[in-house]
Amino acid sequence: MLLATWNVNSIKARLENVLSWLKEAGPDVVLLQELKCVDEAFPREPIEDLGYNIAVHGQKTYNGVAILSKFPLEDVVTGLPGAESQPEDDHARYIEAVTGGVRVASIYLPNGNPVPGPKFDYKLGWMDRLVSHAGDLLALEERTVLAGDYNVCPTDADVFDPVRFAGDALCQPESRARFRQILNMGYTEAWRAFHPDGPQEYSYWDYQGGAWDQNNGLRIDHLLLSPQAADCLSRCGIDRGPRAAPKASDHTPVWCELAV
DNA sequence: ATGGCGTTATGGTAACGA
Repeated sequence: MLLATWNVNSIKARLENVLSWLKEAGPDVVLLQELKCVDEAFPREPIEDLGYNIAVHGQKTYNGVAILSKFPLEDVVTGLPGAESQPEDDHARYIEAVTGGVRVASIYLPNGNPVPGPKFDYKLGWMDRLVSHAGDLLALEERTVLAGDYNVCPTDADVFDPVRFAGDALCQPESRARFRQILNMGYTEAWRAFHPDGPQEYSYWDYQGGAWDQNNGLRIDHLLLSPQAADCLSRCGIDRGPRAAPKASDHTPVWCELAV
């Protein structure tokens, strides 16, 4: 099973880019973030025509997540569990389903800037809920992949200029500690598992300041695997191709292969 | 330090992103 995550920065603006990458890379399961459209506006037909089933959790203007799969989608959950601890959260940032023998979640974690402030507090509260839910899922002892735009650079090795980003929400100790909590309970971060000591590789490059041309990037899109999923992990990579295309998203797909 | 982009919702600017 080839499984990918991609923050597309508007599915409507990016439809041609997404369709051409689906045809070229042929992933079985794709976790999308930042759809920026309501469920009814999601361009289902052209994607279904490529053989995908679709589950969408959309929202007007901002956020929005989806799961595409060549396998049937079952047990779809929209919204991150634990909302009672964060009743102000009305963002579409989480969708989960079981497909092809794997439980998958598409995650669009809050950015959290500026620090400090209510947006950073929201990020940390949301991460606390994610940690809790990741623990609940771990107890199921299933193959589980929690993937998406985590808006966290796990270490300074994931930042082109750590000094410049020292005050950014993506690099705060509190953000990194919560990300590590998920790893410490037993999840494997797929890309880092294959590259424990580098090289530096990124999944996001700002539109501004020639960031792509200068490779001024961040690695913030991650695939976190339960032990049962990690047992099957055979390959992982970052596909820079889509970032170089015309009208590109500022993120590029990160993928892994599970031998299931 | 902040925005130099880009998208959306708009009908000239503003919010938001990371």
